[in-house]
Amino acid sequence: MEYDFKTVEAEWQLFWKNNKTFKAANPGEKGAERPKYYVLDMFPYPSGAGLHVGHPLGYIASDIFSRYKRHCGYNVLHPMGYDSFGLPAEQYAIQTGQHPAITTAANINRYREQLDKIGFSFDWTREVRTSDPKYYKWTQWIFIQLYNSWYNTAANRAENISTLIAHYRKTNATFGPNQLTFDQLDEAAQAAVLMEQRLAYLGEAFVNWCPALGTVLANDEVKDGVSERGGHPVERKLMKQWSMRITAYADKLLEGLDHIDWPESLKEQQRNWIGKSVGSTIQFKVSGRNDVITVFTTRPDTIFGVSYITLAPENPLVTTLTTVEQQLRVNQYIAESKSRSERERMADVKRISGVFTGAYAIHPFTHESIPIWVGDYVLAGYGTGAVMAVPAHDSRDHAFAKHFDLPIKIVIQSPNDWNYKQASYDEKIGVCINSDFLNGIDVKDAIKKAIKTIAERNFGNPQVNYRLRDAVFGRQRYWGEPIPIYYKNEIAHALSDDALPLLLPEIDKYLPTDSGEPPLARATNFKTDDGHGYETSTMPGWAGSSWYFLRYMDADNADAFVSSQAANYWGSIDLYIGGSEHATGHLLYVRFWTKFLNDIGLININEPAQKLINQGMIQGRSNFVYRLKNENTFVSAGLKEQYDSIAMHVDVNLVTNDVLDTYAFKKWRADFADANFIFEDGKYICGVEIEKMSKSKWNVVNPDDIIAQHGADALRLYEMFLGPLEQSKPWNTNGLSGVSSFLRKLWRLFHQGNNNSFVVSNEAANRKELKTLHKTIKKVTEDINQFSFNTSVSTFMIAVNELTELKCNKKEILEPLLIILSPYAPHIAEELFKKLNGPNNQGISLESWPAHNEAFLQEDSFAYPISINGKMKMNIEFPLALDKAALEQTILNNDQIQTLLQGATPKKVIVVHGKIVNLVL
RNA sequence: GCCCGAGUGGCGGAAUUGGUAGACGCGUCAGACUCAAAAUCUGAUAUUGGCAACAGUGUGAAGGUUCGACUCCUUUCUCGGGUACCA
Repeated sequence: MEYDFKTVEAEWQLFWKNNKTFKAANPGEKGAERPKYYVLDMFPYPSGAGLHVGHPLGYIASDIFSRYKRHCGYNVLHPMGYDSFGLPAEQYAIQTGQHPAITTAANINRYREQLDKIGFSFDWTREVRTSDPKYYKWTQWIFIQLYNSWYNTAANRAENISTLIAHYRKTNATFGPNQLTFDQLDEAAQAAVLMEQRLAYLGEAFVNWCPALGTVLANDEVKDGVSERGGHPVERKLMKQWSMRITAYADKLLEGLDHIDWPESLKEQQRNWIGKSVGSTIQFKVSGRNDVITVFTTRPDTIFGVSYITLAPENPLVTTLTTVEQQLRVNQYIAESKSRSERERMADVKRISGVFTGAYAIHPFTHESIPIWVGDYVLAGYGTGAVMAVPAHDSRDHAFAKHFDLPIKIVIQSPNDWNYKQASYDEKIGVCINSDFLNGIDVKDAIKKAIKTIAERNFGNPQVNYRLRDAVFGRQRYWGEPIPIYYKNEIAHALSDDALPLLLPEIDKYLPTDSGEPPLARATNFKTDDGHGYETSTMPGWAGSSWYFLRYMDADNADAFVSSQAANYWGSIDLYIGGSEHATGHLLYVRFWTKFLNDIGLININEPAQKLINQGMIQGRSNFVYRLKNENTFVSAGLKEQYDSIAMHVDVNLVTNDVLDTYAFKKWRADFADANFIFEDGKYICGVEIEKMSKSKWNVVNPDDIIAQHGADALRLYEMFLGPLEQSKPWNTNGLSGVSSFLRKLWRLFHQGNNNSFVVSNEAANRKELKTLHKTIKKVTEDINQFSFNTSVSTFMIAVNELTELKCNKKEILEPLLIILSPYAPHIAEELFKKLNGPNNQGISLESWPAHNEAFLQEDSFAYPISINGKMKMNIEFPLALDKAALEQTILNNDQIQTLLQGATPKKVIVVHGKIVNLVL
């Protein structure tokens, strides 16, 4: 009987479902006394295209690990859900009028079907969908907590806004030009004052406005000046928008990275994104005026190298300072840089432009006069919009100074030869020179000393700047969580808890109103009972995903987003697997919300995930056919140079091992029905290219097809076998036959004799068989713990090959082998295990991971390659030596070696792993 | 420009972390079974020279450390990812 994977897989999947095998126990339930382990995948957005073979890669890895941890006796939480709010469903709705909820539900059903076939051990009782009102009620609730909080920098944590009011009263803080106390302000003014401190706030800011999508986007949703989704141009626009004060958490987000086990490259990305710079402000008085220019610098050690000051064109001081003579040129320059869009300015960074204002500043230490320039390389939005230029030690200042022939003063002695005429020396290495009180001091110490001295002499203050900006939170879209805010006399108010969820209203069209308001403004009755209008923008895609890992812990709780009991039990995610493309998006926001929820005492963890692994992307492997120009004839890849041909994508499903199924090809499209072929070696060979997997490239491989042909276990094993988990790699169905035949060989180990009936032996295993088993257990256990799932698949193959050779069908060997195989290929492992243990067996139990025994791994004897001075000479058989000294003696006493040495005494005998030996003469 | 990561057979990739490079799989070649094909099984497969035993070369390139280097150090090239007038 051959392995009938279709029946076996269906049976076991049904068994797991009916028995709720993978249900995780919450505190108080049976099983919760075991240690907990939380394995999470980044949940998918259910797109209309369904899963392709690249999507399950991370899910398979996390499933293997979850199953392994269960065998090790852990209470494993391994849930799955859907990030089901988002743009594609809305775009589809705009085109077809179909409600996004309907398409989303259909897509989810399809995803679920596909996922189920792979045999994952998800606890589906905890499924979440971000677009479900029962879920987004709590997303809205958390928003209100953020709205009602401010960041108390003194306490270094978020607190309720009431403590801010108390603080204002206690300190008699005054506001506005009339110096009114908080209680003297009217309601609107009080609201405005508080709004400036709330963690979720409505504020005016430059935002990324995408006219094509009709919405604003967060910084991480914009790449190279175009929207990440759709690639539409994005412009900077001043708008009133709901935002998240993530900048308040900049330091905590940075510091937390040191305590979590995430890929170094990803942590580095987050560090760069946060972009902390420590430095100082320095004030320069303007010669002959009362104005003061404040600059920000990270290199106060180079203060004596300042040869001019540059202001951003947008800096308001520019117009005040400019002298009458320079007025015309400066105004012209400002107008010019205004007309250049952000994108143009980014695109030609190399162009140096600027103009002298005619004014001079006074150096605080030397009292020298230094010219003040305007240049668009200085950004208005960062620091103070003004820089002190040190051309000798900053490359941009250097380029500017050379272009306009400004003086270059060297104030740091470089340890290597450096020619200031060619380049600036901006490394923070060396010793200060020509720098008064900093002379002779190492740069790193000089920075500290300069900051201190500047502060002492009141020339400026120590300051820390961040590149990180607050995250724009409102979206002018329909398919997202409504922001739970209403307006009364144009003052924003949060909804009360019992008014949640604020349901998404039904509207006639999923488009902005004619007056350009967001789609929600189309709903006629979208207001409170007493007639106050709700906020019409919705939340961004990352809102629901910023806390979903907590909801899984207590998915059905109607009274809280998560009970503290469940939150404390499950803690943080022990293993989180997902793509690195979320580095500066989801993975930053989820850390932000976690830290916030921790601050206000709702959870007791301050990082969402202890360990994170980025699975690599699976690329498509496209196949090409070559059509002769103006003919319906196709030439095989090897001969294409001899003809004038055009390459075109061909459906990879018509191709096996790069050989085209010409019959299927003719049926593929009507115009190919009478195609002719020029063969090589009687075959039509297709060209190959690695590209992104996409429908238009005809290189999408559907997991359903693989499963139908080879089974789920083969798919699981092969996805792992393809290469290291973290690495990006092309999908290539060609190699799949290898794992497929491995499964058949495994099955055959149990099914022997002429009629292929199930036969296993209860005989005791011999040493050779035990050695195979124990080395397999050892290697697979090590591999799982290091997440190198690819090599364990090889290990299984070796084991089965060896056992086949030994004709071993002994239960003593096969049973533990099935247990360690079961995380990888659960269906076949469970089926064979059950056959091994009789019809009443319930499958492989928990707490059943075998341990290897080192004693079986040792050799009786080794053939040692003996080399002399590194040159390999001969193989000599030795008995097993237990200690190094004895082995050395045995080697030296060996006759063959003595002959080889011809009486010489070696200086050194080198023994490694009791195996490799080298004699040094 | 800057910051990460990676370069190993025809291909995907191993290598106990400094110890016989190329495990395992694909592909290819040969053989067995078959009227034949598929499937399956067996063997070969880095490269050069040789009928052969064997010898030389070989982990992007060039040096270095070491008895011994894919692994460590220096220089350099190529590819992938991130990021950018952030002072």
